[in-house]
Amino acid sequence: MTVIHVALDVPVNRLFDYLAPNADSADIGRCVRVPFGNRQLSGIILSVSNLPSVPERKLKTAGLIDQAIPPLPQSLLELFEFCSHYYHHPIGQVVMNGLPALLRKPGYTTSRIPKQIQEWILTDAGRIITLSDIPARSKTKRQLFSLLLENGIITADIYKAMSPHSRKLLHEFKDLGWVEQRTALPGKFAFSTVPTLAPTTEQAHAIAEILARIGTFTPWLLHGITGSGKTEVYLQVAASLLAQQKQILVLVPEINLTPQLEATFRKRFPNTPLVSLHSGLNSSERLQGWLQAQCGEANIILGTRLAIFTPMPRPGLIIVDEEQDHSFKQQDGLRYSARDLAVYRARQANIPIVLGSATPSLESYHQARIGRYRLLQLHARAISQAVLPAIHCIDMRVTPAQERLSEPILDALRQSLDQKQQSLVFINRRGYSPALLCKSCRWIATCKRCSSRLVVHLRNRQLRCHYCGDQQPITPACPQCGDPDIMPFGHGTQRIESALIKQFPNARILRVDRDSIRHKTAWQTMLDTIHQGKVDILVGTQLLAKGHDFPNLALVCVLNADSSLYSTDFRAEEHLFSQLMQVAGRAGRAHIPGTVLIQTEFPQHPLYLALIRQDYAAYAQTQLKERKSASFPPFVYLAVLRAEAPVLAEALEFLHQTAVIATIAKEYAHIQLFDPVPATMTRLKGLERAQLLIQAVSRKCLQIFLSDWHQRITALPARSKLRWHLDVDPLTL
DNA sequence: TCTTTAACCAGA
DNA sequence: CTGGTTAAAGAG
Repeated sequence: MTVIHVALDVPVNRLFDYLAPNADSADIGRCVRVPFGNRQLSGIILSVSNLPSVPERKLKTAGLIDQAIPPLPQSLLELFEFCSHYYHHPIGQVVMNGLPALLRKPGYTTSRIPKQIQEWILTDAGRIITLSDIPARSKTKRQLFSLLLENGIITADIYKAMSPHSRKLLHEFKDLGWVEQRTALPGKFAFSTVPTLAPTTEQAHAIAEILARIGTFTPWLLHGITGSGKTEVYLQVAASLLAQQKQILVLVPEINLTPQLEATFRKRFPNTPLVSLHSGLNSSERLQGWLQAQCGEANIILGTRLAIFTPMPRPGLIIVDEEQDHSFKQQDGLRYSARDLAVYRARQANIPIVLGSATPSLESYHQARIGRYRLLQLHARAISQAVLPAIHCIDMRVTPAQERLSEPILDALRQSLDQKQQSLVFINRRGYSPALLCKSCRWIATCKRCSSRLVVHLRNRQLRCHYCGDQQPITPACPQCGDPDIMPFGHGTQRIESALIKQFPNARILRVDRDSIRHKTAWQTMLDTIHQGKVDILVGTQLLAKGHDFPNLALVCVLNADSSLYSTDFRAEEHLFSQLMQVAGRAGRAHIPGTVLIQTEFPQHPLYLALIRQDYAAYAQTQLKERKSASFPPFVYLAVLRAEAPVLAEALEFLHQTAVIATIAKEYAHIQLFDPVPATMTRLKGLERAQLLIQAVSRKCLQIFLSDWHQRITALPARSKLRWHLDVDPLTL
């Protein structure tokens, strides 16, 4: 009797056994279709044996085993198992979370996988065409073709990000014989790279160091200030491994960053098959890319956190760019950290991993200081003429301001305008104003379902909750006292935008935040507008801070940095420092000296003093000292048990009960449990939430305790309307 | 999670 | 007795 043990997408942490007379160990890692209850599911075979774990009569017979797709490699299955244990998440859901959605659909086989046209290549005939052959008024057409001329190739996600019409335009080019479609990528490729500028001494050193330890598990922390050319290090190390036909995995924090990085890699390695994987792809594109990685056709895999689960037969290098970014941690379902899993995978595959950042997470920096990671530093900007921006604080206790804009900032903006240079006004708050206030009775508009204030959006005269997305029209009068004198209170991007328009009526001002780039192609269009120099003043949120080069940007103004200075979250300061370093790094990248002005009420705060000196190391050291004395990560290990229920008391009561059963769990003596407390945002989407913090001196203690405790909590009688989850290594408390 | 089944209650 | 809602149990 042959029994297969199958991982299924159900929230129970166990495998399900099926009879499969023809299966053998070669089927481990294959996709199988099985009956489950009265429905059909597809799952992954994790093992094959002749010992069912339930009485034989309960066994059903498995359906078709998909032979068309090669089985998942053992290493990936191990990663899934590790994930399930470490994050205390059902194995089946871990496995299914890591696979493209189409593979989860029952009965889906490669025979039905659409052979999608992915790439368009410039033909010899196209190469002799110049932009002047295209009418000037066909803007997108020109844009598209100039990209083709530059790179010789254009891929689906790049042209799709550009304009919805680009597909049609590419077909026009094809009819003219300028481009060809490429359906499948070649299995073997002739490696080549285009000539590059010589690396700086520091870059060369970093590259040599990494290359010297290729083929062994070596975690590198590449600490390079903004503009120091970390990407060049990635590229040159990658070049060496690609030449050996190895696969490279590159993780970036956000989808927005993939097109730019993809273009960079394409340009450097024109013949190397590359796929990008992120949640912005449709399901067949995602499957296509995943399959190319899994069968070894794609040699560069570039993506967001989900790409960490991509099977690779010949892994050679993993790169995690902006490793400190919180986006690498999934905030729901399987709460994994792609950065941490990347280190696991590198160890497993015995290959180097490069964690890159201008402001490394304190966790990684600490690892480097104690010698577990190797530290590489880039202190100088890669373009020799480029100097670091000068950073100044403006003391808002003594400086007058109108509409949150102080005189020095208005002066600097004016000057920048005169010199025809771009400026960036950074305010990390969307909307017109973060609150609506009644002047006579002090009533403030709050969300019905969340403990949050409603944000005023003047454009469509709406009040919006930024936590649950709920919208309602602005009330004409105070609902509490009837006074019509209700006022927007505080400043968001939209309000600053209108204030700037008033101040600088002739300036071209562009607002960039999640509201303004809601439409699919808006982001790319805005980037182009900025690059073409058609913008004088940019107003925006952190979207603008991340990883984009604005060559003509000379001035950065930060308006409301203080808000997270004295936060209850012990990571808020680290986050602010990193964010300000990033946004400051936007100024003066190429040949223009940059200026950064920060409005603050606390100009003497150590964070700003360190920021002015742009001294990450010193700041990190003092932060680490504080973390150590306060017993915070990276010196202790944390987990959070969160519960949500219609009323707070129920959630708290549940957590109290789990605390009681914790005392009989294994390793309890080495664990510290804190009192259950209401969550920072207590009400969210109509539910009230509480949490319980667990602290341990070692990962091992924490894990032993959590496994035991988690089981006990699961065994507790279920309560209706109460949901709970464990978050291991949480980033926000 | 999804689905089935049992349990409960109101109303006729 | 019926219809409807709700809670608990089980899935191989």
